[in-house]
This record gives sequence, structure tokens and C-alpha cells, in this order.
Amino acid sequence: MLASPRRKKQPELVRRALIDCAAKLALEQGLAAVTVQAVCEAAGVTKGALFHHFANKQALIEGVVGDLMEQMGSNIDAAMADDPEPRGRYTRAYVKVVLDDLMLNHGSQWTALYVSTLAAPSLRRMTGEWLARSIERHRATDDEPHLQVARLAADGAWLAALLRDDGGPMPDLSALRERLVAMTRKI
Amino acid sequence: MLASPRRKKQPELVRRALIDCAAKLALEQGLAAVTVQAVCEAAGVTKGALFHHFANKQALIEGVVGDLMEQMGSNIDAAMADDPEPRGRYTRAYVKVVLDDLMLNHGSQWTALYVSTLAAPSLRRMTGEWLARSIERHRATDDEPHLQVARLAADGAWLAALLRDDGGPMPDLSALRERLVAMTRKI
DNA sequence: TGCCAAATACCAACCGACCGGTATCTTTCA
DNA sequence: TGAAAGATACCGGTCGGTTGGTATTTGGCA
Repeated sequence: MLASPRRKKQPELVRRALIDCAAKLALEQGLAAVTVQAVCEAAGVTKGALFHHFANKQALIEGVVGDLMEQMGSNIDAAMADDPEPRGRYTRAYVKVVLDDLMLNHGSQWTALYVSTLAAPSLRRMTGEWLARSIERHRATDDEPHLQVARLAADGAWLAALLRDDGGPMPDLSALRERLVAMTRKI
Repeated sequence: MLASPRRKKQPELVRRALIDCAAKLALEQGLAAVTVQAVCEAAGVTKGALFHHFANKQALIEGVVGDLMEQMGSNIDAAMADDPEPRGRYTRAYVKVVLDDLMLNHGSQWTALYVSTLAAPSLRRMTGEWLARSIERHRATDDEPHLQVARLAADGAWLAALLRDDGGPMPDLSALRERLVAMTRKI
């Protein structure tokens, strides 16, 4: 990712910074706070730089979402690599990644952002298609109803974590994780 | 609800119209489409009227969300009234209401709006507190882990329905409903 | 019951702030 | 030196909200 360390300008880093700052703004203050100006200030560049890297604001947001999906995908792939049992492997990885993220980051740094994207119809379509492809790809091993329930519950937990970001503590997440993982093994 | 039919001005109806139009806009075109101007045009009044009924835009949106939660709550109460078994009654009602709504409205007319509210931190807090109170109220009968999983799965289904509003058809919702309801009865 | 002031309901016009986006110029690097 | 990277300055449009006024309704009193 890093270019030669001697160069002063590192456009790749600026691009990343813009995406990261947009993500941070979205999850901390809501999607409405993601203005071009705010993102530029947070990233320490001007609008000229932003519009040099992204054709328009929509492209920036899509960059954020794409980045998010990419991370999610590689996390799931990593979790799957450790699992010898083919049946339900994808579902187990999905559950683990989602719940571990919730436990580690105490409310998940991605949750709010992810949900933010659902508010805009265009981004919703983008996320939905990615998820559909992801599930379709593992249809051979993860198509049974009880596996679907496990994945849905993980999504629900993720939603619940979002809703209680100041409120009381999340009920035992590790127990829930074990319960859902166990659910993928029975029958 | 209706006042005397002869009167020309019926502020209660105008207030309702504003809330309804805001909700409609949000779910059809996303929360970003809910501008004060757009809501007023849809309701056939001017901005003066809107700001007479609501202190600011935030108050209008909160009105929409409050209305939504009220409907949800009364639907759940109605479903609970038909259930003789106390244990898991709330969870069963929750699952039924959520999934029936999804089945009936083919993607749910409320889903998109509900998720839209999650994008804004203030509304997120509002929704979260309502949900927490709702669960707390039924802690005596619905606090067991497998009931929590059922509710989370219902939430997940609701999220999944949102993501596939144009894509492929939802996998068998009525089967999922039966599965989750059955889950509330075992053990 | 009829009347009239006060409160309510609503409208038309307007405002400053800020939005996304562009045009143009300067700096930096290969 | 020429292309890429980024800065500065600016634009038209729209946003949430206000102002000042006009209808309509209501409640108290004769």
C-alpha cells in the first residue's frame, strides 16, 4: 500500500484519509453530517483535492461502502479458513465476525456506518447486492433454514448493538456467539 | 378524532397529514428527501403551517418516529392478547408482528422508514430507548436466551427484507415465522 | 343567546447559511 | 517539462427557519 517513503505527496494516503474521515463522520454524527466540506476539513485537505480523487460526493460515499464491504468479506474469508467442517462454514464465519466485532469494538465502529448506508436507497441496493452475492456463493454449504436463522440473529444483534450505544450494557455477547455457533452445528 | 365536519380548519388533520407525508417521503425516497418544503407541498400547506405545528424539523421527524412506535406497540399488544401461554408471549407477538408485516406489505412499508431513523443518532437513541423499555416491561416472561435469539432473528429478517427490495424474492417468510414461533416454545 | 376580543391556524415572502460542484491557478514529482 | 496533485475562490441552488400579516375559531360576558 505504501509507495516509496521519500515522496512528499502520497495520493493513495489522501484518498484513504478521505474515505476514513467520511466513515468516521457518518458513524459519529450521522450520514447527514457527511458534507464535502466537513470531510475535507477532517482529512486536512481542500475540496479541490477531494474532487480530484472522486468525481462527486456519491462516488466518495460509494468508496466508503465499498471499503466496508471489502473488509467484511476478507474477515469472513479468514474465519472460514480456520474451519474444517464444510457444512455451515460460511454461517459460522459470518456469526463469528459480526459478534467478535461487536465485542471488540464495544458497539462496533462499523455498525452505525453500515446502517447509515441503508437509509439511502442507492446505497441500500449496493449493500443488498453484495450480501446476496456473498450468500449465493456459499449456497452449497449454507442454505439450510437453521443456518439462515443463525445469520439473521447475528444481524439482529448487530442492530441491537447500534440501538444501545449509550444505554445499558449489551447482554452477554460471548454467550450469544456460542449459542449461534452451536446452532450451526446441530441437525 | 374527527371534529365537527362543518368547520373549515381542522388542525389535527393537518398535523397528521404532515406526519404521514413525511413518513411517505422517507420510505419512498430516503430520509434525505424529507425536506421541510417537500413535506409541505405533499401535505398541501405552506411552511408557515408546518412551523406552527412543529417547533422545528427535528420535532416533525420525532413525531413521525413516535407515531411509528405507537403503531408497533399496539400491534404487539394485540398479538399478545391472543396468546394464552405467558412464557415467551411477548417474543411470540414480536416475531409475529414483524414477520406478518413483512409478508403482507412485501418488503414492509415501515421497514425503510424505521431504518432511516437509525441513521441519525438522536432518532437512534429514541428508538433504542423505546425498544429497551418494551423488553424491560416483559422481562418476567421473556428474558431467556433462546427468546432473545428469536427476537434478534426477527430483527435480522426485517433488515434482510429491506436490502432486497428490488432483488430476488424473499426466501419463505411464513416458514421462518413458524420456525421462530416454535423456537419460543421449546425448553 | 349573541357579540367581541383573544387565541389559534395558516399564508406569502423573505433571509442567511451552507450545500455540492466548477474554474482556474500553483506546486510537486517522475 | 508535462502530467498529476492539490489550493483558492467562487457560483447557483436549496436548505431550515423567520417575519408580518390575514383568516378562523373559541371562550367569556352581557
